[in-house]
Amino acid sequence: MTLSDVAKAAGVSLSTASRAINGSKDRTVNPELRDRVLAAAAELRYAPNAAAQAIARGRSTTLSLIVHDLTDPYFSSIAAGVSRAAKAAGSTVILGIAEHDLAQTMSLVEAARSHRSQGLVIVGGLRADTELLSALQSVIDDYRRATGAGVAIVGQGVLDVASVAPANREGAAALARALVARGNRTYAILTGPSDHLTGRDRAEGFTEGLADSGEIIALIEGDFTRDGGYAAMTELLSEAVRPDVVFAVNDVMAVGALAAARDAGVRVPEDVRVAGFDDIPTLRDIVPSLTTVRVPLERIGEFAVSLALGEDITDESATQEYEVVLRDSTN
Amino acid sequence: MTLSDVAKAAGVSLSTASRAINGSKDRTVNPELRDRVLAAAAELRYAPNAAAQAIARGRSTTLSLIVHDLTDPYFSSIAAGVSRAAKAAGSTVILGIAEHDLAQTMSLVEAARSHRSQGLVIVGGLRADTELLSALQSVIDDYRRATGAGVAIVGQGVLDVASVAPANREGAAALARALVARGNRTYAILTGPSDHLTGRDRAEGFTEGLADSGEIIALIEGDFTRDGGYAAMTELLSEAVRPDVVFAVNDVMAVGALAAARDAGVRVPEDVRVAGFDDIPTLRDIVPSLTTVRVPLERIGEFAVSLALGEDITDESATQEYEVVLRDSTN
DNA sequence: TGGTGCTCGGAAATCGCTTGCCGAGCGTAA
DNA sequence: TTACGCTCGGCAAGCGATTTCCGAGCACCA
Repeated sequence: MTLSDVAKAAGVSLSTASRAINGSKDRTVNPELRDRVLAAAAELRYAPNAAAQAIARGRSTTLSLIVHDLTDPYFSSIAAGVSRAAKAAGSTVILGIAEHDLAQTMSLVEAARSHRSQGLVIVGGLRADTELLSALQSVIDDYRRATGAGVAIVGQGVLDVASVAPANREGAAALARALVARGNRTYAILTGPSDHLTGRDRAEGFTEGLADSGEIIALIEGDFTRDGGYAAMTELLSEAVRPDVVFAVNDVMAVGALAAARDAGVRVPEDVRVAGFDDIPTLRDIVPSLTTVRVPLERIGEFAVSLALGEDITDESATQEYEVVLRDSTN
Repeated sequence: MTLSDVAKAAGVSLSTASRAINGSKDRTVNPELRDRVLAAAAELRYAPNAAAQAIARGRSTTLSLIVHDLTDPYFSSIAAGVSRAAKAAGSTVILGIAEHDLAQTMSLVEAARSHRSQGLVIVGGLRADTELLSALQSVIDDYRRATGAGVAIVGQGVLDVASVAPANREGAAALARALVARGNRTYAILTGPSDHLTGRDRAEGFTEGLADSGEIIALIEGDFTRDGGYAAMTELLSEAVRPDVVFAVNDVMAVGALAAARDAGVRVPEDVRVAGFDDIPTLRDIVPSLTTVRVPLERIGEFAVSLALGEDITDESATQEYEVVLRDSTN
């Protein structure tokens, strides 16, 4: 079923059929003809060929989204927001999974370029390694040059690219202050790999928030995953001193830390308190319920889309909002 | 940067450039020329226009994936598998979120048709409503006819479409038997909306598994979500009799049930035991740890792709495997 | 040396659609 | 009645690739 079949069936020319169907601006088509075309199209169950349209119009209607791991609720929350905003903007989402691998990320950016996506959203996981980063930067520049489209990164703004991040520093600082106010003095931070920027920001924000009302007695790196949190917590617990509070830089790690504590026979919050970051809904029913910082991840995703698509009126409040949620794990 | 720019730069014709780049079969191109073309392409950072290729070749290289809710770990697990398999098959994933809405599902199928996707995977959430279902069926048939491509549904096979589902009945039955063997006699089932087929299958399988060694004293419907589980459990606990075990047809609902019990001051597993289904990794650290049935959701997603893509050698073991995992919540 | 059969570049058709341009037809005003 | 200006179909030229087909050039054999 091509458009020309429809035109034939309606007894009009190709151009008229095209104009009738996508109601071309600054051109009107006779209502009677239009209806005939529409009827024929419906009759034949015509669906326009998206690729042909893209090529004829000179631009596609896709938005490329790159995330590292869809099973991680952090990514899937943001992806959900991206997807919703894309739908609202009338774009189709092309999804790529990068598996925390910069090479894959780069090849997905190339794919986005091949598809001439109208926008590109890359979610998180940027490492500080300069050399690799500049390779990514150049691939992104190629993408921009080829498509003229926008790029948004959810995470830190290390690249020369619009970036949108939750209020990592501020949220972590506020969390620290709240913890200090509750009388906690000594702290440990379970952070991600040292070059992981989001983790770094949160750790630094937390440190700032403590100011000199609290002392950081340990900083342990681990994978940004549940198991990473478990391992880091296990390591921490094997040491002589035990902090009042353990701050894991995200909820998934905090859950791992909780499990490690449990397995080690250390009670939370009695023996040690634990806090996370993100307030992932799926983790709401963890026991003890997790003290954390709520950030609007889905809205961050939506904002990233509006950035990538270069929309004008953009509400960037999502990048500022955060809420410290004190729950049982730090009681 | 078009291919003809590359051809010009390399001093060859368009056809030669094309052949050099995608190494056309049954045609060889002079190595020297080929290298010149490749060099020019690299130099100019040429990226083929996917839309143009799709139209010229007469087929796209995309696979459309429709899920209902990316923030639900059930869907994101499957989506992760789909995405991985698509990558392996060299396809690009087009992602659509249907929000449990049949109308949106249908329009996403139309979109897949517009993109002439090589395959279509629809994940779950099929309701038994005949009328709507047949509308979906007809849209799917249109898709098939237009693309000649395959469709796979993850869930029940109510439509005339290849379907792939985890071992819902078998797994639930095995769970029931394991629970019976531990001496539990009375049961309640928290299921999804009555027309939700996966929930129904699991409930029925569970019932079969009990045979006459156990008695179902309540069957409560709720949303297929955490809150649905919470509400259903609350309702159950308000009744006079209390079952030995509550089986929620998925983990997310089971977590809600756990929370409801906790809020009602009912201890698990002392006062009542709770079991779920899926064994979602993110929920592994719930306390009390959840008895459930592990099904290989990611591999189910992969299998769905091979079905949709019409691959020959397909390992369908993922649809048979299950493992009853007894944990603290039914101790 | 002439004929035959390859190999392999390049010209051109094609995919399905959009859109610039031309011109037919009609209404209106002088 | 003539001229002018609109409105609105349709022809045809792209968009950026792939692929068919043609023919030039060369090797090989008789």
